[in-house]
Amino acid sequence: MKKSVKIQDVAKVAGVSTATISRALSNPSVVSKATREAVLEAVKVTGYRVNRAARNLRTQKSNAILVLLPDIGNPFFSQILQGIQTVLSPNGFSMLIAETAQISAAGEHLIDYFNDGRADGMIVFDGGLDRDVARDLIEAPQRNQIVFACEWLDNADFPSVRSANRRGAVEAVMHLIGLGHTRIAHITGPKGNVLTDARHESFVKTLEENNIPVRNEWVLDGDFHLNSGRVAARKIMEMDERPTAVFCASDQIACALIAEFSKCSIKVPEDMAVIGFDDIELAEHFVPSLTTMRQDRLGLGRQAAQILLSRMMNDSVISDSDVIVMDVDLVVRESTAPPKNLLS
Amino acid sequence: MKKSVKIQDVAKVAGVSTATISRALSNPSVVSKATREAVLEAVKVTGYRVNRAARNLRTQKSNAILVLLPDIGNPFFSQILQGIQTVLSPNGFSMLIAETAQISAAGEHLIDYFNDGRADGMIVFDGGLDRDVARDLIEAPQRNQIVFACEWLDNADFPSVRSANRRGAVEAVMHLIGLGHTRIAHITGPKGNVLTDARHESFVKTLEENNIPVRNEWVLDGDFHLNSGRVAARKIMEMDERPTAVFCASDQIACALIAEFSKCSIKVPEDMAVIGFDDIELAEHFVPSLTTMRQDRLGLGRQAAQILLSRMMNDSVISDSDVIVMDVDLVVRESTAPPKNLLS
DNA sequence: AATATGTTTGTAATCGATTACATCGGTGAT
DNA sequence: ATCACCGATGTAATCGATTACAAACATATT
Repeated sequence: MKKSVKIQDVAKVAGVSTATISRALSNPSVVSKATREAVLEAVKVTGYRVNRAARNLRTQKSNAILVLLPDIGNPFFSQILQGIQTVLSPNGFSMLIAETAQISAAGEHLIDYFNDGRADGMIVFDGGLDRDVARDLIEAPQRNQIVFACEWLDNADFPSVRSANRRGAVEAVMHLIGLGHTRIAHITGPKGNVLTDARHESFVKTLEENNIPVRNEWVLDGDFHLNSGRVAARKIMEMDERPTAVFCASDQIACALIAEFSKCSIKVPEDMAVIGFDDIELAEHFVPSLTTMRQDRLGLGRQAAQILLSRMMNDSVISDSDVIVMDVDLVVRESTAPPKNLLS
Repeated sequence: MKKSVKIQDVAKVAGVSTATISRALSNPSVVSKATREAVLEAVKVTGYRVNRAARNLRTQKSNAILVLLPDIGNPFFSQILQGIQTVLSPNGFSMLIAETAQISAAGEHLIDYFNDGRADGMIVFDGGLDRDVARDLIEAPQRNQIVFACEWLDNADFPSVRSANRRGAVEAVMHLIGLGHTRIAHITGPKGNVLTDARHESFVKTLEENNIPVRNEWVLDGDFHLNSGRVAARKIMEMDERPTAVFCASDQIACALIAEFSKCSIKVPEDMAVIGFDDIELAEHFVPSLTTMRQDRLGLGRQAAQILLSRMMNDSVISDSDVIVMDVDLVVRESTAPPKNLLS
């Protein structure tokens, strides 16, 4: 039940002052070789570890990064978090996770995390922040210790990392068109979401550019989640005139859509081509395996963390805000094929 | 660019001492109604928020819980994290996330998080901790601020929350036997994992109890992940004598297994019944939808957090360690059916 | 009236590091 | 010999809260 070792104890053992201990550990070059070694020895003997709470208070830093998610339960974020972690951990930062809704429910303000001393950086995955929460961030002195990822704020120029949503959507639709489809439906993400808009707009634009009329009844509301795919599938099956291909705003939607179709023996891809977005791990192992636009989630998380850290290092530079757009790749698998009429 | 408000400033505004401010906020009952209101007013006027770093140092608490995962990237944990969060957040705790491998890679010790002042509680999802890491925990003075979840340490009696793995495995196998299967294979989890052992042993036991010989070549190594399901499927397809049913240690294994089977037109469930474990969200939307053992991941996370918090409250009570075993439910869907020979 | 008791508040120590400033010895220039 | 300068180290202030202890006052008890 030995009580914890403090810097005082180490100082006593090494026969120097606490200041020297601190310097030897955090800024080794300023102490002489002899004392440095003596200190390191004393640290080893005593088993000393710096108390972060004390350091945090004195240095006004926490060495923690807050990751703000719209929905912790969404497995889409798992790999992204992993990417973030692989960058933060070697740099000595801890990862704090919170959910937008929980924070406001607890009566907290996002920006408190900074003033609090709980976090000294933030990666935000929620582009749908309340107007005043967003304003708080924009006006915060810690403005350049914030990075947006996946989603972004439309009216603010925070640095951000995102996938090439527009290009991805164009490619996805072009893939369907290239196969010969002209009757193409789209299941969107949740209303008001920046990703939803980007993908939807690109869908419309691409059809128009290819002189394919956009039929509004073939644009169905979704929310990225499984169930919205099932619902959409039912609506499509009730239609008198059905599309021959569907571009889904997420793989989850696509999977549920296919599952529901297959219950009513609408075969994918023969009767209906389906393309998703994300390339979740399961996409490759779905039946049929899913054609989709791959987002590099691990890389995206890594990038976000890296930008954040580098911005935090040279904090003088309120540089021109970087927007990194990550490539997305079309992964062609079994769920897409030419429409039937072309095959005959 | 106003600098942050300190307790001193509030004291000045309210016309009382800092001690009174502190008391009015953290222990309102000891100050008079009049001053309490004055303080609250002053807090509102100044926009004061306590500085956590300072509080943490003084109180030797962090109000943060470390969640230790074996693999952040595994989507299996998403909902569990959400469950944890829904309990922690309303109780004023932050959630810190780390990965076992990262911590040792960074040269840190798990137990430092306590001594550091970084966390004052821990939920550990890794039952495969290194021998000395485990010993550190067992011998730690913070012994009763640790809860294990999902997995557990075999040789220590930490409180823990887990699913009924043995009962679940028995039920799963019984379901197959009940359908008439006697040629049953098992794809295991990773070697040395407590869950792997629990499920495997129950598999063997259940077969024996039903006088079905256990064939070792039908027990295939997996690791809970998708790819191991694919690999297992290939091995099974190469067999001269194939099983008619497979019990998979995870839904991911089951999905990949089915996908690979279907490529070689082995039909599930007609040619091969497959049952998984977990009931991941996609299980219901797989083709065919997956029969599986449901684990209540949200509830499991919630329980773990709740036990931890209640233990941390009355820290005097180094109570008899609770082991909470959460029910698992058989969810029968399309991927299981009687073997062919019985149908004829 | 004197004393005990309880309530409310203030003063100052405290948590454990970091770091501004002071000190000291040594080196080289004048 | 004197001075300036530099590197290494020590002393003590500091970060911003919480809280032990003391003080002041009110109320109840004898």
